[in-house]
Amino acid sequence: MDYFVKTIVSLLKEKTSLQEDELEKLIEIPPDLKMGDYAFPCYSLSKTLKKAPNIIATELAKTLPIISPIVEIKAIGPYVNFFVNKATFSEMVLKKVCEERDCYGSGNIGSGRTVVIDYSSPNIAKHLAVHHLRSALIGSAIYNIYKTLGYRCMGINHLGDWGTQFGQLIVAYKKWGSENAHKSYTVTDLNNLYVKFHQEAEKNTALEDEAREWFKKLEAGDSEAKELWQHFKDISLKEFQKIYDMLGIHFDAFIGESFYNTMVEDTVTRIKGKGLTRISEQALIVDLETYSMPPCLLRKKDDATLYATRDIAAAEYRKKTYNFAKMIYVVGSEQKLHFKQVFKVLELMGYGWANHCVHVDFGLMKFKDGKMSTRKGKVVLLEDLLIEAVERIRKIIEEKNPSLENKEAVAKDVGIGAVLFADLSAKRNKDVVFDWDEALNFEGETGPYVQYTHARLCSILRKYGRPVTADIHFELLKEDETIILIKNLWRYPSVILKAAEFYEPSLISNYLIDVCGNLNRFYNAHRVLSDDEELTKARILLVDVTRQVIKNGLHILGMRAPERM
RNA sequence: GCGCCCGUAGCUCAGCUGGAUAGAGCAACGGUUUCCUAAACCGUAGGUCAGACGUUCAAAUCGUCUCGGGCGCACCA
Repeated sequence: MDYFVKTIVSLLKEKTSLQEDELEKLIEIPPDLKMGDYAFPCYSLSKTLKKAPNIIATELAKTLPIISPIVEIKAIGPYVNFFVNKATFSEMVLKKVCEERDCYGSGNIGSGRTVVIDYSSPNIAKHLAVHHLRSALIGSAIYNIYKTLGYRCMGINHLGDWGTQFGQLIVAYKKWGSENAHKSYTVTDLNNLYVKFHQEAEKNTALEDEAREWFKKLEAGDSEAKELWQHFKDISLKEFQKIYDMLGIHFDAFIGESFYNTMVEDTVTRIKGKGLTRISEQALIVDLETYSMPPCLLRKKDDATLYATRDIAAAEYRKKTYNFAKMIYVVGSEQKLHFKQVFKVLELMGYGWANHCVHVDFGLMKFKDGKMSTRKGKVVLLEDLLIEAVERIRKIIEEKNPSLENKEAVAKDVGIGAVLFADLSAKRNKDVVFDWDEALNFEGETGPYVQYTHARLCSILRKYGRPVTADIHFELLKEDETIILIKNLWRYPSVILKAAEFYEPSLISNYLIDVCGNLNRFYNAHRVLSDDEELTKARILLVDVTRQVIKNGLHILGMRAPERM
């Protein structure tokens, strides 16, 4: 618990009938600095005491003793407001950040516990498009958040690398692709083959049979089929990796659906063994009507297994392999029902850990006039968006800071960061309508704003050119703009915790915008470097500490923090 | 039809485990640079928090219903 809150709670405990934990929950931060640093609302006491909250507040304010670090207690309406010693407060905050540096905001609540996070998980032989961005970025940010809190994280890319479409691709490749055997194939080529297959299949239905035939061969382990499939997979992974590298996204394992192929039989047997299944319309299902859900299909009438079956097998495998304390699926909200069903089946199988599985869903990305669709080719390729973002930033650098060194690297950090920050800014719940201008708007509450603020702070520190010390006169940090900033820096660790609790990276992006606003207001109102040596030392410490918090926040979102831009 | 999500300023969104006067950014208009990066900052204007009823000392926040938009609901993933 916060040292200041702790003191206030201990005071209140003496004069009220409430318990420590109740009091702690009630303590608030007043909306205005002038009202005080902490506040205790008296509404809940008015019931038991049968007095108006205003009167209780007045009485409490009179009777509570003033002990350090509290300097004043004042009733305002129904609130008892506490003022703490600003110098003590600043000293505590700034020294803490100064000591912890890159670790400020970290914790150990997760030590010894593993979290499995399933994110990105694209389909092989198709391009990564902008609507694939969200899963990757949200998942990656959650990975960083949990890691910061001391969890061991396993980031898994659950590739869509199995299914009849690979039979189709093999047929297309053999018919129209293999003559260029020496050509190095790209995902675009594979996509074209896939499209061509569908065009031709309309005229010639025999192609579909051929494709099914090849998929069967693939399932049976036919060496030619397997070799081609592996080839397609390699091509795709190479291209995916290029984009993951651009975005700075890391996975601990690429384990596609095909991997669980051999385990699915045992999984189905186990589910059957628990007496959970029955045959309905020739399909093998788990009836979930008691839980007001449609049935979970395990096997189609042609005996093939489904997505859900493989997900159940994968969950069993992951539990066995990683013994996770929590497993997080970062998948779009259109699959909510699917995961509810899968988790329910796991629960019915008797797995206590079923409720350690969470589906972190997010809103869809679509165009103004409708959905994005790989099948119809109605997509914006992720790579194009990233390249365009970097290109535009390059122009802005040319205009605003033409003498900058490393222009190329900075343009990359800022351009890609902008796309990333934009996607992580809104609560993940919300649908996103894709618009080029909006995606590439760099003004206001954006990634570049945060990075620019960081770069300015670095610039001041460079100009100062001496080591920063925490041995300063903390009472010099006294203006409103300064205090508001320091208060916000103090909040950072609790923001990380909340972001973890709600699986919500946007809490961090919003927090950074807030801190940067505080900083820029401070920056515009007060000079850091001046003839007053003591004041300069004090403000430079604040600058350095703010720089540190912004950097930590950017890193957790997966962004770079350039020192010049 | 049933289920889930969303609806806050012209636009994009914070605020939602109830609490002090509903906040930002963009767009509009006006201002700030002999001074640490003006990718910044300040000011003006802009609101029936979709609507109704209810719970409560107190509702943008909780509940019920209505309207509007999105998604899902058996052999795709």
